[in-house]
Amino acid sequence: MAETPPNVENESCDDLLESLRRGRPAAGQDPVKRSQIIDGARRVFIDKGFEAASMNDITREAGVSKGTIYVYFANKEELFEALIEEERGTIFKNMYDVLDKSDNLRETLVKFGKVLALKITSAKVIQAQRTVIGASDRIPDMGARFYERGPKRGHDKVAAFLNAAIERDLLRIDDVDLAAYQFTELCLAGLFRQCIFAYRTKAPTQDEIDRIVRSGVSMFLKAYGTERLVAEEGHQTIAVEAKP
Amino acid sequence: MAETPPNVENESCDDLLESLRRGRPAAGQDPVKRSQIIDGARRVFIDKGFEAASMNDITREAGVSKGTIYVYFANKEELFEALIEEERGTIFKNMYDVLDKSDNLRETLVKFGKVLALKITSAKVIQAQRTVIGASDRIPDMGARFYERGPKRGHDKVAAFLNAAIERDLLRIDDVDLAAYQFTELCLAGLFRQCIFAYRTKAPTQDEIDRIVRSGVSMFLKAYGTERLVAEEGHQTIAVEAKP
Amino acid sequence: MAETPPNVENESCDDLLESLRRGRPAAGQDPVKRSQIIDGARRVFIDKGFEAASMNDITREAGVSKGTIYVYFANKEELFEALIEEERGTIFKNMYDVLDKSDNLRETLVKFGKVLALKITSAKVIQAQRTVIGASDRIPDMGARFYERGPKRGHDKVAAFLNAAIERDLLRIDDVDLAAYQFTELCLAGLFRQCIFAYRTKAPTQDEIDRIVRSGVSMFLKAYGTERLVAEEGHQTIAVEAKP
Amino acid sequence: MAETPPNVENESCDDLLESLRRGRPAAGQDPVKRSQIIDGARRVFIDKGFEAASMNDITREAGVSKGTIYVYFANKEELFEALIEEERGTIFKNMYDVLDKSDNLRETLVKFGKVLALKITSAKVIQAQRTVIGASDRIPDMGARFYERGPKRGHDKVAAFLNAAIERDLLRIDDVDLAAYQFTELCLAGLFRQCIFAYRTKAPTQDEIDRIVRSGVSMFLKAYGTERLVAEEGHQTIAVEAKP
DNA sequence: GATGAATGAGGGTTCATTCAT
DNA sequence: TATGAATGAACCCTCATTCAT
Repeated sequence: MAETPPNVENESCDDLLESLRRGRPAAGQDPVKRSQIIDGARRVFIDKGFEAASMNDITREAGVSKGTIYVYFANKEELFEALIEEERGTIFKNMYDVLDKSDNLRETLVKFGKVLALKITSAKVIQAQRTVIGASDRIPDMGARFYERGPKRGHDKVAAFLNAAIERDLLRIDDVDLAAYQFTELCLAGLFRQCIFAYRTKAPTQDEIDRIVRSGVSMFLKAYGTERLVAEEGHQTIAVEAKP
Repeated sequence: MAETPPNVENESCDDLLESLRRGRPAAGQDPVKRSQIIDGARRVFIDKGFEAASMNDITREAGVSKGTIYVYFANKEELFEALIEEERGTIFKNMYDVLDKSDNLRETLVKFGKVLALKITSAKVIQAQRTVIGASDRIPDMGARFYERGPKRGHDKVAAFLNAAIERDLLRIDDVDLAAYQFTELCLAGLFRQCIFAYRTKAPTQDEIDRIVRSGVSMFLKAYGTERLVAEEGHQTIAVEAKP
Repeated sequence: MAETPPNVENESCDDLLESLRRGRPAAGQDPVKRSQIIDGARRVFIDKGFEAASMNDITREAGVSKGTIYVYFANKEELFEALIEEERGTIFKNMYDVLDKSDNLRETLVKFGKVLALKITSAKVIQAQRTVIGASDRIPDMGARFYERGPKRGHDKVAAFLNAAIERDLLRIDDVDLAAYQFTELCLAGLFRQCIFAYRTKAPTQDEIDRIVRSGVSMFLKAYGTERLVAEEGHQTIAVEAKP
Repeated sequence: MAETPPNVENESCDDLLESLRRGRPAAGQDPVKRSQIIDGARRVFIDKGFEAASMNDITREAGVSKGTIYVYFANKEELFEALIEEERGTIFKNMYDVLDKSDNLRETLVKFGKVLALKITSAKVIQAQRTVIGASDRIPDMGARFYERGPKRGHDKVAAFLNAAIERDLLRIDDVDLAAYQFTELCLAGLFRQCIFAYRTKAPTQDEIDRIVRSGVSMFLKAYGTERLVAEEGHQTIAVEAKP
């Protein structure tokens, strides 16, 4: 019945060893085959969207038989959901690492903003998001789950980061939750909607993102930065300006 | 075939009278029937998305025969495009009126921001946008056209408004285009993505929007407002605060 | 009920006068409109074949409304039959005139054979025949009726002509009916099947037909010619050869 | 897709065994199922013609599902072509064997002529030819291909046979190609057109064919036979007449 | 357990025919 | 009477799913 094994990523290694040790894995339990199927599905779904993708295409792309797919996934929708689950993981993986270094505040925000904008607007990710959005009506909760475990989690990390800065008296923010949203939006100013509606057919350039993010961070810090932040940045700036 | 008569909205009334006066309207020209079809199509497309919607569903929902639909619209795509065209018109109609009144700057921005957020995040409009986004892969340019004639046009109006404020020495902005995007995004902070991914299943409340927009406008003006704006607002604030 | 008026050609003149005298003709009785419809139908049916021709095409080509066609002809098949009836008339009209001149036998046969081959293999006529043949299964008796009133009638005329020549002691034939078929076939040697199967995409040239017909007539006369014919032709030949 | 395996007839037996030996045959490769489909298609196409035949009819008649047909044949046209290919093979198979025996010339021609007339005018073959002719407009080259690989090939064999007789000084022919056509036509005198137009609803009797063919061969030999042929036949005739 | 040939409901679209105007 | 907008059955074809092998 194509049960999705919980914690696929962590278990897959063990399962692999297991399967080598004990011989053939149980039906729908071989993580290698599961990956193989999802990889094929990824190429097809991302390329064609949910409806236009055919199980035959996926069969071909994955190099497994139709029947096997149906052992691992109950139907097209479940396969798609599993894929999205994986994609979500891949997209948002490591995206927030940069927030863990307690560097200079402005530069940390800029670095993070650039990574965020770059990822979210990359062709691959936009495609995936479009597919999820388009399928949201047909597959209840799928969009919600995607958001919850992707963007929402990122949002929480940003909020935590802001709280840390507040602790250090670098920021003064009434509504941290809102501020976190504002920061994210400023980093994507105009880009997300342009990309998702295919008004932009190409991902934005590094320069463009840099310009947008720097402007957004400036605005953000002008609004929420404390005197201490200004003072610290003043030193740095002086130092930097004093260099030559 | 199935040409969209220009100014459908304005003409439909006359045409209706006309059809009562002169008898049956020409094939594919009856605005009443056209509306009937589009209304049926709206329910089905919005509910299921482009691919999953079947012409049979639409036939049933619209209460007309299959053949009739194909007299009015050459095929499924054209019907969908016509629907989206209408939706776009409805969504963005009058949205920018508030920008024409050269009121107090802050309040104008707040008023506009609230209208914008309210519209864009309304259940109906979110549904429509989801449908467009989902169909963007299959119908090249349709998403782009939607964006261009909807959000893009709004963006241009915002930019023009900002330019006017710059003229009046109320704002000082390097990159007006970017600033316009920033303003829009701040008004929607977090809302658009939450809605479009169906993480939020209900439209935000008036209060929530008010809070978000006011915060966004504050940040925007703190970043781009001139001394003159501060001075003018100071007077007002004093006046207001002096009231009681 | 779309009754085909008998003797359309002869009556049409009277009907026309009638309609001018008495005003509008009865439903389905106006021969002008009938011709108009058939003319449109001819262009469409010959061009596309029975199945591929649409009543809309015919409507457009004929310049009359759908309803009107259905007043004159009960359905597509009847319209087609009526057209074929007319075509048959046109194709075989005057084809046999040359047999009425009691000229030199050989030359009469050659002349007739050439007219016959020319007509039967002309692109237009081949198309019509193909359409009739293709529709024969769907419309019982139509092919038979076409043959009966077309080729069969011609065959009878040829047989009559041969009988006349027998009377004049120019031919000696056991089975005149068979001889008439043989003559016809010899004139079309290879052409009919090549054309009807679209192996030949162009009608044969005059020269080709001339060669085939002369050879066929020679064979025919060698088989059925009497001594008297030989004698008479000898004189002529001598006369001709003696000329220079 | 749906490639016609070469030598279907010869291989089908092996394939059948193969499929019994090795289990299920590959998709679109099972010759039994292929035959089953073509047999159903034959009944429907021959009965209704190309256009009027529906894939549903064929599905029902063949006793296979719609999808299966489309595994074996890419579309309606390809199925039809495959059928015609088979029919052509069946019709013309062995038809020319009699020409290989260098018997008495006249009797060989008579025997062959009778086989030819019998085959070409048999109900089954006439039906098939009608179907091909009717479809010739919609499927370019199909009629041509049928003619080329059927009647044309036969024509070439006849021409070759005549050339052999010329070598043996039994015939004297200027234009062998034309003579071959003449011979064929004489054997079918009147029959082909009568049958193809459904004027004759039944195939001609053996007697009728015998009469027609003998008459045609006589005419043919009277036209093209040499003195040597006459002499040889004289002996035979004397021998025969001397019998009693 | 894995396979992929077979299924058949349902897809978008066409068009002969009807009937209100 | 003549019209042509509307109908809806039927068209060819696709593809998610099943199940015999």
